[in-house]
Amino acid sequence: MKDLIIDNTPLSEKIAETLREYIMNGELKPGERLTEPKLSTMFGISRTPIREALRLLENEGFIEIYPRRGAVVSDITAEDVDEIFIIKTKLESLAAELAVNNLTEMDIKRLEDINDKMERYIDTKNVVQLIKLNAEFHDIFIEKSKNTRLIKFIESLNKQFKRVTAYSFTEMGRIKKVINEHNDIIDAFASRDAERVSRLVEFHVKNGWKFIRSRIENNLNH
Amino acid sequence: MKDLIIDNTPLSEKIAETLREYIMNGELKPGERLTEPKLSTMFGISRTPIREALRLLENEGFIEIYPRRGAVVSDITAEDVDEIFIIKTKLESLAAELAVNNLTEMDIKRLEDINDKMERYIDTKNVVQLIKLNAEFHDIFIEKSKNTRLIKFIESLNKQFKRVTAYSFTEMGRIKKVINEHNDIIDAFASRDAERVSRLVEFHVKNGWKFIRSRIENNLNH
DNA sequence: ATACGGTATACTGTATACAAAATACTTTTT
DNA sequence: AAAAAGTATTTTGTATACAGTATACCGTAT
Repeated sequence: MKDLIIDNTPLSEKIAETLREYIMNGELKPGERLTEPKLSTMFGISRTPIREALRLLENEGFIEIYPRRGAVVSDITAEDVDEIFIIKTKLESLAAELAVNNLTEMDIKRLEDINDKMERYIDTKNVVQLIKLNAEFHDIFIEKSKNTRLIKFIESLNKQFKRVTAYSFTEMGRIKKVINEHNDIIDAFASRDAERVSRLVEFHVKNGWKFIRSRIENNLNH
Repeated sequence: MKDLIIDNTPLSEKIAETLREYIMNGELKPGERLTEPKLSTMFGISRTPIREALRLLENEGFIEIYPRRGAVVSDITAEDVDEIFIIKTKLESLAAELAVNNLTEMDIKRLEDINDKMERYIDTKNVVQLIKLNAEFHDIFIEKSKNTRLIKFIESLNKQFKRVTAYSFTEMGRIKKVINEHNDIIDAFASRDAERVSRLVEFHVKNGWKFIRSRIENNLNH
């Protein structure tokens, strides 16, 4: 009960969170320097939590820290997107494969519900909601892989290009395909066919990759 | 030149390195508490770099930090080994697949040389040297995947159970198989057969896994 | 003897302080 | 005017200080 009222999260994490937001939505641009004194006065706190926040962000790939030189917002190039996606493809299909026997009937029902909801949202063109639902869908089987390290790796990859994945949901044609691919995946889960699940998820993620890749190629300035 | 003489690495990293060693060789045992004041006086430095070192080690999986409670050396259970290996299998085979077209003839020659060297070391039973050569072998194609994130992930996984992999090289029967599997992999690299390389590396890593798993099951106290 | 409660101690989280190094700026020289 | 050198300023890395919380210890009650 108390936990809900008293906020015990360390300052470092709160700072990391807001900086992460700033980087993701572009308020902090690639190449920009993040000096500790500036952030310190900006947030009205001491440098110690700032430093720890910067270490966190470095680990997540949002910034680069050069010893005795300071921190700089990292850039994301099309090559980075390729790097990330080729790993994501393998890890997410692995997660799905592992999840096959851990998913309850209720989990599968939830997958169906989410996908139905997405279908209904198509016409509203509510991109934010669609992105959220899609993430929910994937998170269900990733979580159910029950491999904590795998979950962390995938999370880490996803964080790194939230700034980029939004592209997937800007075109209605792609969304419809996403929903169809989701339905195939649900079907494979329902029949507990690990091999097919793995193959379909790999296919699904790769399709997202191709789509984003084609969208990005001319849009990203680096 | 100066760089070679003057050591500019931050204290935090040096501390992290020595603590990592202690954990890996068992001087610091799972469950043991790492309090900042103790480490501070132990190393004769202030708490600030100690804290940063602990964050690093947390990220590498060597310790767990509980907010307002402190740090504890993490345990490695047989389940952790499984978690790690199932990811390692996928990522290392992916790395090999990506490396196929990046490896130069000289790289392949180096792989052969290392494997020959391993063969010659079998009789000496120099386990330390064999472990090192094996790591060198794998590092060559991992590095040549040219996917920085993939390289970092694999490194991170490997670090986490250096305390465990030593098992692989305690039995001569396994070593001979390792060398044979390496030879097959080299052959596939030489013929630039990505699909075969991937399959063989997956097989190779899985075999190591099975071996270690059988060794560990009764030895690890948790 | 065991469970409970209160006090003392130790530890983490955050702030501040200082030295050494890196960067920015100014002046001088060619 | 451009390059070089020297100086001033900023910034990182590390140390120290302090407040609030968690842990450990001890006595008391059941």
